[in-house]
Amino acid sequence: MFSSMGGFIHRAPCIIQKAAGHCSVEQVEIYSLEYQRKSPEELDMDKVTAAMVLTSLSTSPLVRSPPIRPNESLNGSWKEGGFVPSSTSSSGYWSWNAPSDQSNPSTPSPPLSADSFKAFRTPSQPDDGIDEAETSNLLFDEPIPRKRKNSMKVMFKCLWKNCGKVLSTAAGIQKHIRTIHLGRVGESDYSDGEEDFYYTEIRLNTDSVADGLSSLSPVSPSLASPPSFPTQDAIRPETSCAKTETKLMTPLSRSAPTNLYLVHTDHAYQATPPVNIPGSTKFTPNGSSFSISWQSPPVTFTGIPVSPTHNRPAGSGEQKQSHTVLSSPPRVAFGLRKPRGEGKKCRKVYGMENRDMWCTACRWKKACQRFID
DNA sequence: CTTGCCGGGAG
DNA sequence: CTCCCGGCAAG
Repeated sequence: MFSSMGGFIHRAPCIIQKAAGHCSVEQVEIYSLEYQRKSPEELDMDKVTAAMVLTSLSTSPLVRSPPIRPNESLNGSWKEGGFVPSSTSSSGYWSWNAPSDQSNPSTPSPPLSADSFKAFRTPSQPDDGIDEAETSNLLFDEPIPRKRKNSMKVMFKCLWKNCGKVLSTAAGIQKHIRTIHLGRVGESDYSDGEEDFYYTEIRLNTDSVADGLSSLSPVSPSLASPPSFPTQDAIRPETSCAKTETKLMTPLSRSAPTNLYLVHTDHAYQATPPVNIPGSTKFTPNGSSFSISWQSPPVTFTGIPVSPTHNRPAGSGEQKQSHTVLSSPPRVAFGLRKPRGEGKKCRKVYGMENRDMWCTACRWKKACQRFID
């Protein structure tokens, strides 16, 4: 299985680079993730499907997703198989695995919608259990149609700069891109999937791609105790891309909503590794550390490829790093919460009806200042 | 259930 | 900063 995938997996980082500026890293990652699951026969179809979804997403206006702006979403941090919504739906709990090349996730990306996530499955492919589907539904808090009917006409538009050619078939547009833009005349049948990123799907009917995004909701990178996260340096695109299905559950996994840590920054951010949870065990079950980082200039995401570069200048993009995010998990668990006071409190003394006689702290539901223990 | 109060939002 | 409140945890 993996041997047949190997080729793609190894190429994945290249594609990511090539598609930079056009397609978000995580999309590509997911894209590649999906590859691992498919049998070789399905790959071609899925490749096209996935690419269409990716491009659709990238060109669509972002319909409501206030909490996370494109460049706020977790960017470029998951590697194939890393993005695993667990079945503990209530917690919005994610597992990750080794990100690949984090050094330059310079592309802002639209948040992943549940729809898009699901879209990577072939429509005919039955959900292998409610887990994932239900999870994403719950996670994204929106009733998501299980399937999208395709009664509409679909065209494919080349996104190459100054091109804009529109064809009616994906194969056609791929061939167009391959031959015209990628200059692969001789190897016309060979496709590594790169061209998929340079065209977009156009629906000529009511149902627009926007509806796919309409379900965009706080896909909060709810870092509910992310199990492991290789350091930026620790992960080189080495060969061990495999075995990613390990759902790492830390002892910290809890399902309380207080465990949703929304990473929220305006710019680049970097969450640095030694995430020490006060009063709890280290965060890194397998020894690796946790780190997210990205830097992304405020690029408007138009979906127009900014003249795809095949060789990304190494180390391009200054490593902006602002504040360390990753809020710490609840410390309550270990008695850091002040033990409740024993003495009488304003509330008790004066009662609810005399609330105005309470000390301000009590009125504000803070620790009483009048009857301190 | 009630109570104390933390964490965080609004202004 | 003040003021308020949701919600958690202890009792």
